[in-house]
Amino acid sequence: MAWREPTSGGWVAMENAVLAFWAEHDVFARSVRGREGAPPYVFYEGPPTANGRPGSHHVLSRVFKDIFPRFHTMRGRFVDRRGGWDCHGLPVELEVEKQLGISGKPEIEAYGIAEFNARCRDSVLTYLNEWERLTERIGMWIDTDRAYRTMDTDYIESVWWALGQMAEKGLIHESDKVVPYCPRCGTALSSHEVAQGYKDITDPSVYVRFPLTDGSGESLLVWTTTPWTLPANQGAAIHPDVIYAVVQDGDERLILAEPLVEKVMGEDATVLERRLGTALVGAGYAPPFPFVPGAHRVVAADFVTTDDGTGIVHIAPAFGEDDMRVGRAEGFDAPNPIDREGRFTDRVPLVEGVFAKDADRALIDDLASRGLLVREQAYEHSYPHCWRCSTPLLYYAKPSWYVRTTAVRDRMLELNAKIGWHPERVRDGRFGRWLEGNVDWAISRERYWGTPLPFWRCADVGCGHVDVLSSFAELRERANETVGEDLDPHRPYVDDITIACSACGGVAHRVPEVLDVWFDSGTMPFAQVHHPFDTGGDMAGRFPADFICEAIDQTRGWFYSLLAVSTIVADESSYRNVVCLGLILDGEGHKMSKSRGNIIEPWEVLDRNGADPFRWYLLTAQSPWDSFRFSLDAVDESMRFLLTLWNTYVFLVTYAALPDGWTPGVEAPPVAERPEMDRWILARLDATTDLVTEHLEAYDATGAGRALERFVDDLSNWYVRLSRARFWGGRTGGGGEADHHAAFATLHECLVTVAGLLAPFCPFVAEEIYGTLVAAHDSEAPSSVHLTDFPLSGGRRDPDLESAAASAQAIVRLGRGARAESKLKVRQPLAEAVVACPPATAESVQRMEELIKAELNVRSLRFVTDPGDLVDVSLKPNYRSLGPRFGKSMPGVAAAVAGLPANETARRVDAGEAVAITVDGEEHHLQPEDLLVSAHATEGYAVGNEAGLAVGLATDLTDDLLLEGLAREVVHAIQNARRAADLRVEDRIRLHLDGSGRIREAIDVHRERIAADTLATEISVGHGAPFAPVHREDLVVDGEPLAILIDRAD
RNA sequence: GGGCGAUUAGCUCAGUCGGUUAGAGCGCAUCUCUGAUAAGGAUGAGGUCCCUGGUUCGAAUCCAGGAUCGCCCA
Repeated sequence: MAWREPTSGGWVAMENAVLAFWAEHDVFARSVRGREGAPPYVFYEGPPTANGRPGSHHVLSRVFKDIFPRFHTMRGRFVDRRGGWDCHGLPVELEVEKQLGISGKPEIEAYGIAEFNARCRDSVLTYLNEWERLTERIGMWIDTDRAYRTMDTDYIESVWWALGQMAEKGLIHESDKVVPYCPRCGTALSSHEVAQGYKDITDPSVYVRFPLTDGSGESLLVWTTTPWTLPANQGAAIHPDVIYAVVQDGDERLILAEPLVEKVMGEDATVLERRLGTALVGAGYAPPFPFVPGAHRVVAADFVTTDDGTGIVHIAPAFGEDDMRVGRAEGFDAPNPIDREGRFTDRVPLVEGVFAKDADRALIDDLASRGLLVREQAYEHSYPHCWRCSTPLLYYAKPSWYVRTTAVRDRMLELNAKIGWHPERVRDGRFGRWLEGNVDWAISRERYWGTPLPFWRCADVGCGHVDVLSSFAELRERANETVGEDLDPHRPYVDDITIACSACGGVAHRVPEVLDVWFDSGTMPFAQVHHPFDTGGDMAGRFPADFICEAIDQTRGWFYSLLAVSTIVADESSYRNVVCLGLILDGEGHKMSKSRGNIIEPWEVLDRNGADPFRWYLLTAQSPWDSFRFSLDAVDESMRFLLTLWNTYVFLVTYAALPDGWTPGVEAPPVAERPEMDRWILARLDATTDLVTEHLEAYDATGAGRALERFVDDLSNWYVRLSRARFWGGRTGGGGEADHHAAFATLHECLVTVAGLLAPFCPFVAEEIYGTLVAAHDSEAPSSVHLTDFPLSGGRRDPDLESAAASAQAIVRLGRGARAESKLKVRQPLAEAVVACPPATAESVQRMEELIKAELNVRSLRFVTDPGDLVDVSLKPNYRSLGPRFGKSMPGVAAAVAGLPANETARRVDAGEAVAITVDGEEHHLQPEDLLVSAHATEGYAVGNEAGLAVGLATDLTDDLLLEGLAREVVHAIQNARRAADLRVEDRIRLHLDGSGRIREAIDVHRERIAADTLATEISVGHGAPFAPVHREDLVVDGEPLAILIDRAD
């Protein structure tokens, strides 16, 4: 029988062989092409930035991005999946700055934007090769040759188109807003960037006196943690409904919120007077610093709280969002004495040229010297820093470009409601709340390496009209200069192009900003296909995505930008289902970080265990949205499943390849005529196929994986173990040729189906198994499992058989426990096992009698269902059915049930009769399902029991049983000798035995059994062997001496 | 400071609608098998279901408060 040998050399070698096979036969491309014309299943790759090395967390997302497209391909969908790379952005610029040894915008501009951007272009794909290598090695199938790149000219044109669409809808605007600003990078940061840089730091917090100018001698007491904003003070805000107290403090009278008096001034503070907040409004005060003019009066504002501080808030409109809003309402100016690099300008001579936060000290000292400082306190709080360069951010007012996402907020919420979130809670939780609190999206960045904003502003100050361009064709048409076909739309080239203002005909220049990179990636559904330029507007079959998958931190990143862009542009969500993944932590639950030195490099796992074990771990170890406690040990552990499967596979091939083995295509009896064991495992196979399919349809890889694990365990530990003899060949298996073939056909089908079910999870081993079991035998069959259809169940479910087998498994387990308890090893046959159980169970499990007898090594099996000598029954109320009916009376029901005659009641339950009980003087009838009957064997038997099932073993040993036990000991010893003699499993032997009289008696009685079990063609007994042995052993068995001499039989 | 999630055996994790003996795998101990050796099997020990209070006939599960860890936000 010609069988391809299982790939040897270890798991990694096997995977490498599969990789070579895929490459040679172009399997991925064929798997996609083969479904052309079928209904598409759309997947979007959230573009990683190839500016860094891929880590284990990237393997997690790439594996999940792989399994569902593979699954749906096998389910018959056309799944064209393109890779993508996020190319623009500050990280790239920072990397280049580092390479060039320069820092900051002035140095970049001195270096030259053209050259700088060229360097960025070179740098962005530094690790592309490594990404592609890892992607291939982990078996992630995605088309990297056609990967979209956000820096490509076509891509940028689509992004311009999207911006144009938004402008047409009136959703683009420029506005002076207070934004978090990094003075080192010279740019405002988006909220998701800010989020990444919070650090706990200690700042000076000061309580400052603002003397009222009404001659009362009273002062407002104001608290702030940003003393550097005080020179720009324009007003002081109070809450109109809060009671304010006037407190004596030495010579001074201070005003602060009454609820905060004790906290700020101490318990002894003397309150002189109380006033409602509204009474303070309009009062003028002397500003803390004289440098910047302003209104300097008290205003009312709702955002003022009495949680901390003094209940009086210093207002500097240039430095806070709330401040800006109040200032606008009150007609304040928004003076900003800080320059773009974060330093004080000459408007504040005291600290001119000093970085804002570094000026705190000097400003506080100055306040103190003028007697305005009431108290200074170190204040520890979490403060945002630039996520790349760690510079503390300054909140300050500057003009930015915005997408008015607030205009589509409600629509985004509606669309979000229809997205299939995994886990579901994200929809209304993290993501939903984020959408509810949506603010306009600040899309401009004052940087260099990014998609340039296609906004041209008229140079005529009086006009100032802004034109938004939507395509390069429009640019060429309207440009005052000649724009070549080889246009690089990046800075600085695009900056040199001017157009004619559509309003006044004047010269318009491009605004200097580039685009937030999240807008780049959020536009990816359109830009990756150069929509609408190449698609002509038709996105059918490409939009929206059926599935995307990223880590949970993308809720405010890509998940948001995708939804925001497509809601405005297409009035639809760009994704239907999304799987959110958790973080990868180390084995101790700490975040993996370079500084902690606890990073596990993906290649370490891949070289040690292989990709399939890595994948299986990530896909099935736990709910993927929880954090992973990842360690090499964890992967080793999850490898067990794959090794069990591998063993089963090797078992099949080993025996099938023997001379009296089997090959696919050899006729086997129809399933209905195969032994019960075969029909059982095939029923389980069908059940498993349905379960795996359902779970994968629901994006539940973990659930699908568990079903597969349970099946492979049943296959290996029940089906194969109990059917081994049937694989041994017509001569020794004993079941005849048909039975022999049935066993092979059954196991073969199970493994082939498992290979199909497992293919999306572990594509390598699935390919190996399929290749050996199917492709190598059938030239008509697809050459790869990944080109086949996902398995369908065969309608062979058999609930009776499945539950009988489950009962049989329980009986065997209990029986073994009983043996262990009474120290009777399984080799020693026993006369009888008694199973005590309800009649229904007995009836159902009867068909498994032979199996149970063999497993327990007993000569007979008896079911006891009638309460009697061997069985005690006990009754319990079924709380699940009775609880809702009786509620509070349940304790009474339990008492009444306990009072029933157990044996008699059990009989009536078995007979399906109702039973009457009296609770609180009222009679009720209980149906059979309302009572749980459990049986326990007792009397002189070794007993194990659980959940209404009990198994007893007769422990008396007759001479007959002892002799058989001894014979099995002899077999056991011979098998060990065979191994020691290095015989192959199928080698026939000549056997000579010698030993005590007792041993000889056992051999004599069980001679044929011994011969059959040890593949002995002849057995001789006594002194002097009739052959020269290749192996001899002398040992003592059960206290009896035994000599074993073995020779090969030709 | 706010929101979300987690907390179950030594470890990693399941646990459905609230239902009465809380499970699996690993590890450990004991045993077993050897015609699956990258092996396989059985049994056992091991639990304050984070804590406190509440709802309920009944809580790992629902509610409130708290603790610890993590994430997101400010």
